[in-house]
Amino acid sequence: MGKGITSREEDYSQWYNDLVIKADLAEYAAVRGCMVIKPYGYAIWERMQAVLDKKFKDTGHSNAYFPLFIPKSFFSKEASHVEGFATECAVVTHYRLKNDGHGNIIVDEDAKLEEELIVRPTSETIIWNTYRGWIESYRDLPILVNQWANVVRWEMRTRLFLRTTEFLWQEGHTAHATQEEAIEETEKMLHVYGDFVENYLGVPVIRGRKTENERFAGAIDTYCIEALMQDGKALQAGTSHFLGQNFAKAFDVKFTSREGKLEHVWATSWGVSTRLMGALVMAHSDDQGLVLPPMLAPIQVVVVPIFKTAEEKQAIDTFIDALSTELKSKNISVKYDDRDTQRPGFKFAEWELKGVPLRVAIGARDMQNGTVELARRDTQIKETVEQAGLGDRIERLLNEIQENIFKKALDYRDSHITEVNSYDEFKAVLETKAGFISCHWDGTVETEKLVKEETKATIRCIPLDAKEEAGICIFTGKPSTKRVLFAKAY
RNA sequence: CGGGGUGUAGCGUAGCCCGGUAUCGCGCCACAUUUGGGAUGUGGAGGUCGUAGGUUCGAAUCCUGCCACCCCGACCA
Repeated sequence: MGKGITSREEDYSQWYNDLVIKADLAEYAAVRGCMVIKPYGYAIWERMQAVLDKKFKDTGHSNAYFPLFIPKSFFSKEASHVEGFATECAVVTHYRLKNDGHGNIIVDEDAKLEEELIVRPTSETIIWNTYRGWIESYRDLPILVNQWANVVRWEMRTRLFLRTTEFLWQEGHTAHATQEEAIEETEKMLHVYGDFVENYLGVPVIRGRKTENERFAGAIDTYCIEALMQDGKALQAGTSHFLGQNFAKAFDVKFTSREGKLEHVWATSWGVSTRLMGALVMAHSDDQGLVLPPMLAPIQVVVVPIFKTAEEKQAIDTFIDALSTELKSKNISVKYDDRDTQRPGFKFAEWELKGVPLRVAIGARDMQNGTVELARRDTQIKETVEQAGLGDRIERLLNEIQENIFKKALDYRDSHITEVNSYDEFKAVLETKAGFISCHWDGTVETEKLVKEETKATIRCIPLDAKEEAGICIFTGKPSTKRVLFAKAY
């Protein structure tokens, strides 16, 4: 274990990388751009999975699983979809290796596949090809299916959690009889994501819609939640797409309606990924390490005993046993770190690095006084408190920490939404302050692209709650009816 | 995929120009003293110098190919 991590001021990317590795969340694998998610990091992902999975089921969805490999021909069926993913696909061309006679293992050219298989970058095509066989009548609809899976996108540049070649996610794929119902589903799932990220990750998000330029390949409309990281860059934390009848038409999925007419099915898809882990790290952490919201922390309370003799240790053990039992009955996860191989100071630093929300330190002095020392990770404040009523106090504190972490991120986010009314102002804010910039835009792809070329900033979203307001586009001076949010993004 | 850079112990590095079998710190192991904020001392272990080839009596060092990673750009969740 190293000592501390790079300061955020020095180099944000380096700081982030150090943090992910030193906090024991993940590391790069021996495969280009892929990562190993280590047990501690995976435990957090599992917590996210558990909460999301329940939310999906509560909204009527079921889990299913579809193949990793997708025949190449499926891809070309939806024109804009292929175009969006063509440049980042891993392709399987052979199915066998052989020994070349000189001790080298080579690809057996005789085992060339007739049709190449694409390792899924997303599953719309294979799922809609399957749905064709599942749907005949309006009575078969809606289909509300979610899949937990890994996908591969061969990006040029990778970043732990934010953009790895292979990543874990869930993808929901639903089929509906009407456009209204599909749009309703798209919006419903966006709000499931928004609530989840705010209430569990403690990261405030802006719910909005993507512009045509930033839309998912194959979607009619893309809804998104956008978060702000501590370096002032935006991060797309989740998306929910209204796919219209695009995939139904591409895969010939029709149903007979109540009125006896043959119609194409309406579709949605929505997903969040291990990228959320990156959001969690970049939204809350400090130079001492990770700061985990209690709702997702694998260890919510760590107890560090401080003792010299076996008798002292014995007394502490007895006390902590009772405390652990009480906390567990409150569904609070406790780790009693009574390793005798590390000293207390080391343990303090280590658990801080790993983001444990609350630490209890207890020594012979405390046992005499009937106290313990409580240290909050979020504020770094330590206080000595009575042992009596400790369980209830911890429970209250965890809730308070969860709220405080969210509030701190919210304050930061809100103070980094800047309204501007001219292009000069726009560029100045990007340079000096970053964050979201709220301004008028003429609604054209051309303008968005020109702004991106000049400033690297893109339209993160058109907020759902944007109010109608007459204005002029900061770039072209053409009329506009509402403000959009620009930012540099990950 | 374009431009730049770097590969030496688990991590961070010196050595490379000027060729002679690898330096230092952290970490690791043992023992002792320690234990309320990342302990100290003594001793010890750990290396295909990214990889393949070439030059040479001899290569971490010189030459060539390849690979990986990092940064910037383009691409993107």
